[in-house]
Amino acid sequence: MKYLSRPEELVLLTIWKMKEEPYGINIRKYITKMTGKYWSIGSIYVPLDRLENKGYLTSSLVSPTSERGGKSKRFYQLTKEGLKQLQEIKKIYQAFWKDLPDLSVKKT
Amino acid sequence: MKYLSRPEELVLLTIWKMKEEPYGINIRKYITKMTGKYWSIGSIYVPLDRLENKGYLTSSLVSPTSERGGKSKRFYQLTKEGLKQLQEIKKIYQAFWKDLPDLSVKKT
DNA sequence: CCTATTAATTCTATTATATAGAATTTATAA
DNA sequence: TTATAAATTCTATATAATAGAATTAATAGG
Repeated sequence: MKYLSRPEELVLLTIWKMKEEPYGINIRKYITKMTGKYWSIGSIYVPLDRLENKGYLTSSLVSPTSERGGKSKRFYQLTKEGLKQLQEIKKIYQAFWKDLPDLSVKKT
Repeated sequence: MKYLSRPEELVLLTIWKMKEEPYGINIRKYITKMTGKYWSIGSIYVPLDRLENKGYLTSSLVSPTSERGGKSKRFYQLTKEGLKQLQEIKKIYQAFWKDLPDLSVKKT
């Protein structure tokens, strides 16, 4: 893709905004809440993976706290490059969406 | 995709904004200018096609004016459904991008 | 201590989309 | 009647979306 795809964009933005622990399950929860749509496990983890491979994210496993058991969480953080991508699509977005005829009215 | 993909978004927005003749070549020209990136022929026409199949666009061939020869242009127009999709991603976009920590500063 | 349960991630397959550019079509000019 | 130009259509390959099963690793309870 020339730019971040939509799922990549949402994942990155979520990590950037997130105050609570930025790991897969939480990210999925947030995106689900915000969009009101179902997001499969894969539809979160696959982009996470790709974004990390591209250098837009880094991650590290955190040692488990003493809640009920479970695998370690993997926390994500944006890299400088990831931020740059967000800036880029923000710029594109603004250029395309500004001066838009009102979307609530059908053009005739 | 749950939402319009990025190329679909740009194509639809371009058609919605365009004052001049909304046909493939012009759409490509506009998107190229706005993004400053190369867009192949296919990267415009393939989404156009798909958007029409999904019912977000309609099109019709226009009878050629007497310029230098060439195949007829196909003019595109947004449908109500296409507009609805734009409204939907606008809503998503706004929700995700508002209250964003400043993108120009690296979070520490 | 060993087993059930839970939380989370990793893996993998399938479908859909992105992207490039060659081929084709159709018109006019010479 | 052929060369040239403008535009679209077609098609192949690479990449991304999406779903969910499998796996891993931790703790609680007997």
